[in-house]
Amino acid sequence: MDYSRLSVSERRFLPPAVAVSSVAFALRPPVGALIGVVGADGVSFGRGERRASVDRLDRDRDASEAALWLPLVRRTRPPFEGDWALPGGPIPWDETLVDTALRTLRAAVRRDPGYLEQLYSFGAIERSAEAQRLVTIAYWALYGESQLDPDAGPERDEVDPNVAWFSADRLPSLAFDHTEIVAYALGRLRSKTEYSAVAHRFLGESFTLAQLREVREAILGEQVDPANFRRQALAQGTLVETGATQTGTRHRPARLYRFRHGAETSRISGPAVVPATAPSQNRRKTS
Amino acid sequence: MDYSRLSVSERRFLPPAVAVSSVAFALRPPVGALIGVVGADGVSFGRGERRASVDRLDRDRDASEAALWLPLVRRTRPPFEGDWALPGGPIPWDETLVDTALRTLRAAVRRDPGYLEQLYSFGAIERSAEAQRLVTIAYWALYGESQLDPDAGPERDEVDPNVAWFSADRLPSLAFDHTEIVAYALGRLRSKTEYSAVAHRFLGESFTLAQLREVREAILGEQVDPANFRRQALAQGTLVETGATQTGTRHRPARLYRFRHGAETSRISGPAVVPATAPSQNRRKTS
DNA sequence: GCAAAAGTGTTACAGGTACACCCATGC
DNA sequence: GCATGGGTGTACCTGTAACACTTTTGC
Repeated sequence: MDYSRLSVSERRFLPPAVAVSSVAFALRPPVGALIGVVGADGVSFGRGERRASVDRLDRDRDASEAALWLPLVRRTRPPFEGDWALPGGPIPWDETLVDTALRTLRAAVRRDPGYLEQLYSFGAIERSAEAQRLVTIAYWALYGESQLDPDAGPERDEVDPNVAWFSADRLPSLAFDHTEIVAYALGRLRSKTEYSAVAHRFLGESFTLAQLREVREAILGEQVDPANFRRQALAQGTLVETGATQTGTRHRPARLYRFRHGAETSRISGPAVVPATAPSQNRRKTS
Repeated sequence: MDYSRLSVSERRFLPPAVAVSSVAFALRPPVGALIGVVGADGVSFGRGERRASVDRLDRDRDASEAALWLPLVRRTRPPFEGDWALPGGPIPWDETLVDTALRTLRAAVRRDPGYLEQLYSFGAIERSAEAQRLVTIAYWALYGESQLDPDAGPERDEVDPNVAWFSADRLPSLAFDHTEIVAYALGRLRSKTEYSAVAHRFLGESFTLAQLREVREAILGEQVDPANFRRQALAQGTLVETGATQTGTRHRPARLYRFRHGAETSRISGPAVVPATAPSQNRRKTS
């Protein structure tokens, strides 16, 4: 069963192989990570700087600057050798889909994500022209401050030159149909922040309502009224006041909140979690 | 690459195989099709009768009777030989995921579905204990009156004894984790009727608003106010009056509507169709 | 005429948006 | 004090639920 013995033309007719690829979003690259900048003459690189905290977000960027980042891996073998691709890999016979996603993300980012959910399965036949047919099961993930915290990651290790973080709206050309997958994941992230509570997963354990609102604004790309956001967020019943307040600001200190434990079971969203019958409309009285 | 030469223990360690399975809903079994009834001592069978039209729905059933039906296929080989399973099969190297779903559905139902959309990918490692690891990409489909019309299907052929239609809430025990897949598909169908227009796909080319409302009630399992439903349905702008009216009723004839052409591109929903940024809330004025 | 369902009108209520306004802190 | 953002109050608007009411057919 050694596929490598086969010629290209033989591999062409094999049953499809299954792989997992993940789109992992974060509001900033991890400290010390390689940062890819797409220019006119290819990709140049920098290093992720240390930042004080998330509340510097709004001051660090103007409206045009990117707010979402994601890690890519440079391919070291055909097809698409040398191109950037989403973290991922083939599924071993004894590993769950989720476990494959987590393992490959861990290999690229050196950390576990704060959230993981299946996105879609892509299986167009023209995916790779000469090689074996490939079916890709895409996942999307979030890395929050808790996960990106320098203390959490083993930052002392030397940096893998084949892993870099890119701004989500300035990506290089990607291997396979990964560009399409990223676009779909972005849409899902935006749509999910509309009706579900995911924004807090970008933040640390405790946060102010202004920070939560800024995350939402960054994802949706539009301004949100602070007063109304406050009421709506608190009305959900998923936030708990910690009692502590923010310090070091040059204005009235904001209260710190945390997400209610148990309001969400796990960091991994499975198929059982249907978008919820939620509001539903126009039900007739049970007369 | 002949898998059948391998022993069971060898197959156990192969890379996962990919298959497609589909949950296909209809409001009634096709005329002449085999109908499976789950009793205390196994499954007994009947035959689908000819019915006048969909507007008999409400009179044919009381509240407790099932409203949704789906086709199952009896497995003729291990694993789970003899058990009922969702229509589907492995993915050939040169076929799209959607095409595999359509082909296997066509083989079981003898018709093309009126709607098809990817559901979820299931890949738990304990799926089949002794055989090769299996990753299942699940689809869900709808068969409407237009598709179930006896003139549309080749009903003169002898009936396949290994295909039968079952009431969605009285299913036999299914092969693999197909019970879980059906439950998930049901949830998706309900959730999708809440925010999207899918109910009309159960009906023919033209239909009354009462029929559309009855489909919605059948799916959601609750009464809907006719007056408000009328206004909301028409306000969507997706319905067009045909000019014709219903005849043969013993009350005021209802106007017939059809779905606006172009309001939806295709019967196949791909990944590009994101649930839409839709309502979105609390956007601040661009001051 | 009577029954039954189609179709219209109208009111009450809930939730969201916009925005005025007060509060607490740093400088 | 003044600037700045945190936090509260409130009027307005929109969409929905509820239900009374009129219309049009079959019998």
